[in-house]
Amino acid sequence: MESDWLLLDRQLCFAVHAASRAFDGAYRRVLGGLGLTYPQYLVMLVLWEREPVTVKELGTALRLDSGTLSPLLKRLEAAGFVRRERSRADERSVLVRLTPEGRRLKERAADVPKTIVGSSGLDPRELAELRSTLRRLTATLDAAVGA
Amino acid sequence: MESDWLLLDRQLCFAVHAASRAFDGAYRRVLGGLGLTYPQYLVMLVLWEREPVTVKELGTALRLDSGTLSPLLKRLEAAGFVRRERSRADERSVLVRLTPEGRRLKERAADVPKTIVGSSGLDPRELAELRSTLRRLTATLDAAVGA
DNA sequence: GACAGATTGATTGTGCACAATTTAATTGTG
DNA sequence: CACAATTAAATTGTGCACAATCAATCTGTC
Repeated sequence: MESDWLLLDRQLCFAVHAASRAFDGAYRRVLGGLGLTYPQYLVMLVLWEREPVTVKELGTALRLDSGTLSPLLKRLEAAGFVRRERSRADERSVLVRLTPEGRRLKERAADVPKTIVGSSGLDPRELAELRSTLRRLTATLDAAVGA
Repeated sequence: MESDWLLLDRQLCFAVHAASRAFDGAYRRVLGGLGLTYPQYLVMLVLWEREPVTVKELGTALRLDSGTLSPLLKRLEAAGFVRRERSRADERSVLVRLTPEGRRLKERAADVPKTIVGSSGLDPRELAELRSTLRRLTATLDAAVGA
């Protein structure tokens, strides 16, 4: 029946949109004390794992373009957490590095994951399943759009 | 082990964020021809179901505040899809109604759900399960934040 | 009827997201 | 070597999201 699709779509797009913003809100609350926004935290997570990275690599890892990353990185730099410099090997690229302050922030953010997972109300199995479904959804949607 | 949480959080917050934006992107592409953005489409879905609604009711249904809805509704009004007027019964409230043009748009948007569900790559059972998990996640996160 | 407190929307300021364009640097090809 | 095509960032413009604040209206209580 056609109306099933309509109803499911209506409910699903509400659900995805609302869940994303609820997630943002939960991180916003936890990260506020660190002086980070949620997207800034995502960038820091990448940098805490490997460094330096180019803006391009950050964009690939986070599925974000330079229009989003450029001003965001400037704010992180203004906050003293990262440094940006042109790559000497390829002058087109900009390398992003942590400052000592940015490295120290990792310790202060250590219990963020536990807090968030805890307030999600889902058990590890559900979280893993959700993650897997969302990944598949993202990949398929991106492929359909031709990204 | 602590690092499991860290890893899961890292992967999950990437996944939720990316999935939300991939979803937005898929709708953006489909809705572009109708002159609607994704959040504007969410508002129209509510109006196509019942009308008139107050800004407050829209906010409750979509989990959005007036800071988001006020300018969005002005754009929908400028596009000729809705009309806004102060409620005579309660002068604090603003009633939002469809214009004939807004009602006609419903027909033109009829195959949007099918298109999106189709390009999601998930079967109806998975979609229903995802929707249910996301709802629970949203409710729990909101409760934890005190919304 | 008057006034304190609550409710509804609008506004302001900051930040994220993306499309489209621009600039600079690199690479490939003749 | 020269030059077209490609690539990496930045910029511009539009729109969404939310916190904080404000103005107008309404409600309950005295």
